Amino acid sequence: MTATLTHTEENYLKAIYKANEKTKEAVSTNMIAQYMNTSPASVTDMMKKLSTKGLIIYERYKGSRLSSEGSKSATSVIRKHRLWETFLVQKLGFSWEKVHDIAEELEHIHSEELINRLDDYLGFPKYDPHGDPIPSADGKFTLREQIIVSQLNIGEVGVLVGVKNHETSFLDHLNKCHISLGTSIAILDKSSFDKSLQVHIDNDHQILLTHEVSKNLLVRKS
Amino acid sequence: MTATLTHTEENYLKAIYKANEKTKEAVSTNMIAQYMNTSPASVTDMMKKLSTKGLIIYERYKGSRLSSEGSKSATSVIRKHRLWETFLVQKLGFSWEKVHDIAEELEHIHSEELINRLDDYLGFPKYDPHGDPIPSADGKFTLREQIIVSQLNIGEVGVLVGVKNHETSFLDHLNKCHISLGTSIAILDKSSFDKSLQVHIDNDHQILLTHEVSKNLLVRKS
DNA sequence: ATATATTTTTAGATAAGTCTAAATATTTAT
DNA sequence: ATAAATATTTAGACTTATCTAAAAATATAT
Ligand SMILES: [Mn+2]
Ligand SMILES: [Mn+2]
Ligand SMILES: [Mn+2]
Ligand SMILES: [Mn+2]
Repeated sequence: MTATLTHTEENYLKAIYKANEKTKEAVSTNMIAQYMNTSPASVTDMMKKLSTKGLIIYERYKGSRLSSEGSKSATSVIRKHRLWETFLVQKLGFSWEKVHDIAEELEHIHSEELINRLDDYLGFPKYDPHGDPIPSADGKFTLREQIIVSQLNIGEVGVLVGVKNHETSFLDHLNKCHISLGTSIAILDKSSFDKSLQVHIDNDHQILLTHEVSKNLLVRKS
Repeated sequence: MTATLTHTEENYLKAIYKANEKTKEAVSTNMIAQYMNTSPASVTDMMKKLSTKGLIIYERYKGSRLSSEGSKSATSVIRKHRLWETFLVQKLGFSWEKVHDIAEELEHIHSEELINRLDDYLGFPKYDPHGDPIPSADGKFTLREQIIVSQLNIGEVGVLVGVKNHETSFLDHLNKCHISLGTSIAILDKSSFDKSLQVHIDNDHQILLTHEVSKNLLVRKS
């Protein structure tokens, strides 16, 4: 059991896991194709393969769900991804916008002993540099109270605990705004027209957050 | 230029590099097949491909040599392998017999920034956990005076600085003999019949080293 | 120098992962 | 309830890396 999977199989399982986090239902072929940046035809091929291997439950025209075996594999890949990102930032001094792409490669290194030693070396971190929870060796996530920053009311203050987008361009934009994990964001005004937010950053400077930006900011109300 | 190579291409280049270290001549198809654990037919296919890409100089029936471009790539992979091994031992506490296989995967992570930061993090080590020299970012190796332990005469003493075999089984054997890098080995007797060596380890205990073992031990005369 | 042995290449297949275009099923809108 | 739109699957092809078996070239030994 737990035969070694290819990078590609692992990436598909991760895609199904992430897509399912949102929809909570069986994930459509098209949605997986979008996540994987491939054609729907390729997805169908792979769904048959993963289904045969017992990693997903797949029904023609009905979509796919992870089996418990598949879920375990997906969680393990996510654990590796997030631990490596944490290593890159905390030990090697990378900035948070640089680490995702490298971790996309590192997450496929198979040794479990390696990742468990890394976890130990990092002090068993609960969250990665983007605020995403890191599953423990037995697959448990540490959840946390968090809301999208736009759910705060005028006058309320939140502390940034996570971002929902890992793209370099997005994180670079936050860097320019002097926003990082731990930054306090106070709501000064909310536009009902374009959903933009006027905010006070770290009691230091005022800026306007477009909806495009604010919908990716997760805060803890403070 | 320096297009990204596949894991397989990198492994072939490394094999040619290592084979050439011994023979110093163009490397035969069969020799590469042995190193790579594949069929000679597969090697021929790959030689054509690497030749087309300008990474090797290949002549039908005459063997292959690395081009300067190919040599650069091979050296870069070796650098990654040895730095990762050093990380695994020095930071994560792995024993030297466990790290080779994991490094075989890690050596294919492509980011140059990653490996240069890792090098810095490790303090720019010159040798890996098996005593092999680690090429610097510009591809230079730090060489050292070393001989095979059997070249010592009776009464002479050497300090182990490297091993020529990275297999877990071999290193495990050394562990059992309490031999590791830095261990002193004094020659008590040499058998001309089976080339075995009677030695004194760390002025502590006496053992017999078979030729199979001693031919893989590199020492600095002391 | 000729036969034999060895090495290397070619030919033809296979498996994984991908694609486009065509066929089919499902969903949505009238 | 039908037609139109959308989603999904199938068919057929391509690429990479591998294999075995057969053919060709080179090296070795008599
Ligand atoms: Mn990431
Ligand atoms: Mn992350
Ligand atoms: Mn090694
Ligand atoms: Mn080594």
